Amino acid sequence: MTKAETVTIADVAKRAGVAKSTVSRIINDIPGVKPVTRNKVMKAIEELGFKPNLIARSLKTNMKQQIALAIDDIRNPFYPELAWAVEQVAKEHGYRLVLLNHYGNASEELSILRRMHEMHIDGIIFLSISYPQQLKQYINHASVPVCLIGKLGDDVNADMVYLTKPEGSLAMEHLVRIGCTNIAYAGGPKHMHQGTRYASYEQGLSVNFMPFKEANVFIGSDFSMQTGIQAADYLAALPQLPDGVYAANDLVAIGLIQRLMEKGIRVPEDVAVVGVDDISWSMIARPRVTSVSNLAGETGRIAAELLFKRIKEGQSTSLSQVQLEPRIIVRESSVKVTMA
Amino acid sequence: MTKAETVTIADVAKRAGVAKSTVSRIINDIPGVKPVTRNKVMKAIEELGFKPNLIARSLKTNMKQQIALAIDDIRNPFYPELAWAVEQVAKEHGYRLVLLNHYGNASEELSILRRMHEMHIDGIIFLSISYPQQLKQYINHASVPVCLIGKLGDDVNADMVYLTKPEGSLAMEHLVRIGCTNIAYAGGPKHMHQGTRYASYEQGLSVNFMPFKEANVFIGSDFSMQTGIQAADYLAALPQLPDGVYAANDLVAIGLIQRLMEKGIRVPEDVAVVGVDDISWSMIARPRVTSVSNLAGETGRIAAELLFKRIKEGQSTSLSQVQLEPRIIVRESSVKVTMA
DNA sequence: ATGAAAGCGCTAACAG
DNA sequence: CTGTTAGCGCTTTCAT
Repeated sequence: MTKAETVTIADVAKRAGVAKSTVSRIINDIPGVKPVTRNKVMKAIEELGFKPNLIARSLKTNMKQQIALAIDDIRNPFYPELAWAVEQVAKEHGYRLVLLNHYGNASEELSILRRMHEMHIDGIIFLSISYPQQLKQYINHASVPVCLIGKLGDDVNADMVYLTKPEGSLAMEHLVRIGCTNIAYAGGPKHMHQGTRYASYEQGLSVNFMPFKEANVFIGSDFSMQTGIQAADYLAALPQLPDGVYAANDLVAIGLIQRLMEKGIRVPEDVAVVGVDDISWSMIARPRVTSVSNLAGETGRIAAELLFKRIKEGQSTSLSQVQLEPRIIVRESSVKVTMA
Repeated sequence: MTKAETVTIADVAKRAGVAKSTVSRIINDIPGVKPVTRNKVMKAIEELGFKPNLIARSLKTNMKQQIALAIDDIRNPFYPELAWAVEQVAKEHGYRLVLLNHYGNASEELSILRRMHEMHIDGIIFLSISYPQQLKQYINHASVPVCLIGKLGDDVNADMVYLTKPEGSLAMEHLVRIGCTNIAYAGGPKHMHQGTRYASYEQGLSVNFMPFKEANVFIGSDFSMQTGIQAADYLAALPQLPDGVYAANDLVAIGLIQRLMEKGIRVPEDVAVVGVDDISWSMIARPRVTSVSNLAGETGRIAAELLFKRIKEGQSTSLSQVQLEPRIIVRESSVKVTMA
């Protein structure tokens, strides 16, 4: 790293024998500069090794060329795909991506929203896990446009992209269709994921006139493989083993399946298992895991595009809500035959 | 998003009946301000809803409170752990993380280094895949401190963190120790990963007085599962099936194993397989994959700490090179018995 | 087509 | 302890 003696547009101007404003025009490709002056200046820029200071420019233009993506934890295998898609779109717009992990922690989530103004960003894509009370209010007071991933009512000043229906409803539907009659649930705290992962369970049962049994519900402390393992231990010890399990996500499903099999319980023969997220692991694990895809890459791409539209157009255009259709990918963990 | 009418420290100063500098002192927690004035100012800040403009501050202080992490592709399962660790350390220092994907593409890599100055960053953690010719030169001319992940000679003006020895050497060592005598290689282009992944193969053979056979080498177009699958097809068609495969990374190993088993070839009984990276998938796949860990989280944490040290101390302290000891995690893909 | 000058919002000497 | 005064490096009227 060479401590470049910060050459400014003033230095360039002097060297080229022109005014600062002329240099500015040239580095910003503003038309109406005589070729001969342009050449003089270009030469000076070259000789001095001038690099525009974008901070100074930002101060003037109030554009920061950065957006942020706030998620709970990039290590959750669902996010790299999302983050990648967002970075792609950002790059196309000449923007950079700031990555923020909030751990699904309510106070961290709000803290990000509260401190947004100090983040050098022109907009933010926000994915909430804990959906704190004050979320709407904070978003409505945000200093830059917000694009939400996930649904949050119509009285929020943010574009949104979310799924047409809870992923869980597809999972339950599938389990019923393949003939399960005693379906269990395994996941993290009920209120997480805005409560929808769990809610789909109760709803799925009632829609199909199946009785709800408290014993068939396992609630772990998070949505990790570890929770799946604990769920397997719990469910296996039940007087009556369920014949299907709706796992709140694929990590839980994978842990669950693994432990069930260690215990000699066959998947899907004895118990069919369906997860949510369709992370790549699901097709690597054995048996491959049936899962509901929430379209991570697609979601990221669309969210980023909505955000840039908003950044460009400001409040002038009305808010968008883009809905994506979740899909179930049927694999070995829920059917007897082997599938691709 | 409320279009706050940008209230500045001048507004606050006027409202509180003090000078701008006093306001500045207060928002920067500079001691030596009478409590009563502080209160007046705090009140004004509150009433006006003043938020400091960090861009303006940056222009003055030349500190941007951001670092960047440049990697090839966040979707490679090795990186989320790394990125997460880096973001943790950054957050501890009150910094944000800019994520840059360069796709292991030489020109993209150089482009990042060249355009660093416009990224609002105080430093960058750089991981090269393609190691272009001009890399050193670009790094030495960088406008902010660079911390390299991976080794790149002593004449580079950058702190570095890298492994004490190529991961591949451990992989080869292990295969030999468990009795393999006809070892194959499967990976992406030889020159990638600075050529070390492949080099370890030839070296491992020669160290153990094993003949090199061109036929035992499969070079795919990248380091994906797809390459592993192609490698399996290729190796299975060989007149003599190898009894061990050193895969350049876990994705290749997983694809390879999966396809071998589809073909009725048993792993590890017929062919033992070892991968590199120890991504979490390796313990989820069946059989679980033996892998050499390159300590992603540890690497990220240390790189970030070196970078912050450098940002704080400038050129004053000498360059550091931290070496980490890779470890092999033996799992089912290379031993007959089941292991945890 | 180019120059002069006035800031963007903040920090940091230097006075007082 | 607080106020005054210069800028940081750039963009952008407004003149010329």
